[in-house]
Amino acid sequence: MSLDKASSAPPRGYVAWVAGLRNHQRYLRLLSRLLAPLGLSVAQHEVLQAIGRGEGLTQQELAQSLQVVKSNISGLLQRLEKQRLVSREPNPADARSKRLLLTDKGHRVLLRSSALQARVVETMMSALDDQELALNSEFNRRVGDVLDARLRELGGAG
Amino acid sequence: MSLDKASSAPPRGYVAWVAGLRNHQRYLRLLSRLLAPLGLSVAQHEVLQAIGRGEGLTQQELAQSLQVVKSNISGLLQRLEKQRLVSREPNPADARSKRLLLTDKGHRVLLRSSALQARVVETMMSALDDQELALNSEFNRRVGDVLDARLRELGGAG
DNA sequence: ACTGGATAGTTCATATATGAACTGATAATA
DNA sequence: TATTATCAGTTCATATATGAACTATCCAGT
Repeated sequence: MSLDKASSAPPRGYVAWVAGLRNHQRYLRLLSRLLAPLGLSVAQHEVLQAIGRGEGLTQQELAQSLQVVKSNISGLLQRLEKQRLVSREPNPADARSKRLLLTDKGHRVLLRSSALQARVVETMMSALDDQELALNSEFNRRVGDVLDARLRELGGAG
Repeated sequence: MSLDKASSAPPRGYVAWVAGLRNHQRYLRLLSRLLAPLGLSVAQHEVLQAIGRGEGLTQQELAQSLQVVKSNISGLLQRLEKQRLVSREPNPADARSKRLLLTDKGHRVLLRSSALQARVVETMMSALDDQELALNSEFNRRVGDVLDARLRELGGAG
């Protein structure tokens, strides 16, 4: 009977959200293709970018900044160090932690990867005028607040 | 000099986009925590959901529906089959392909995981009223179109 | 019927991501 | 000071994701 469908109807906003998921997927695919000639993955670009924003930060700080676990950072940095894009220096203030720096090559590659990412974001956002962009920011902010609240309810520290 | 900053200023819409990325991350974290008691990952829920939408589909069709590569599907299905959530049956019309079905257990688990996902989406979207939701859909659609066009330029079939 | 090219699925190497268990260094306190 | 907590980073097991190489099947043109 036709009520079966109704009982599992998608919730309000579901279609919009799924469209957003798809866009995220497309963004990653596009950026990943553009970064490939630099020998960088999206994750690697994000690490370079985060280090560039605050050189000398520790791996924990980097993990928090990217919202990933530290074991993930460990592996990413090993590969980036092997490519001579990043260096891990001892922290004189605390022998447990390491200060993360970009090498000269790391700075040069980051300039190029950031320009590519900027072009992707510009392309995407060219679909919205300034007022729509402002609205979109506002929507994202409010949705983020709701998600944060729900995550904190579940014990969201981790 | 202060012009250095300007030369690497983030592009128009960058902040809004990064906020969207963060929301995506939070959504995954929240959903993944809610699905954990069912013994399901987000990827596994999405596979069950896609099969449920069109039982009897092949692995290729599933891969296209989820926009991932078929080798990924192969592994996911192996694990889901081991959990007795999915069965792969021979396709009488084509011995190369396999028809994907949910088991009874698969149907039961999907009902519960879909309800959880629906609650997450409802929670998120409760931050927007109906008009805002419609605007957001429209924004997503337009951004998606621009991304698709750009991907096609790069030979986006893959 | 035969051959060559396309298609469906698997397997392999590798990267990314998580969480748990571990090591070593630091901080807090008894 | 000795003990205990905590914290930074690594390592391991596992899941997810890609792309390339492989197998088996199917189909088109001869």
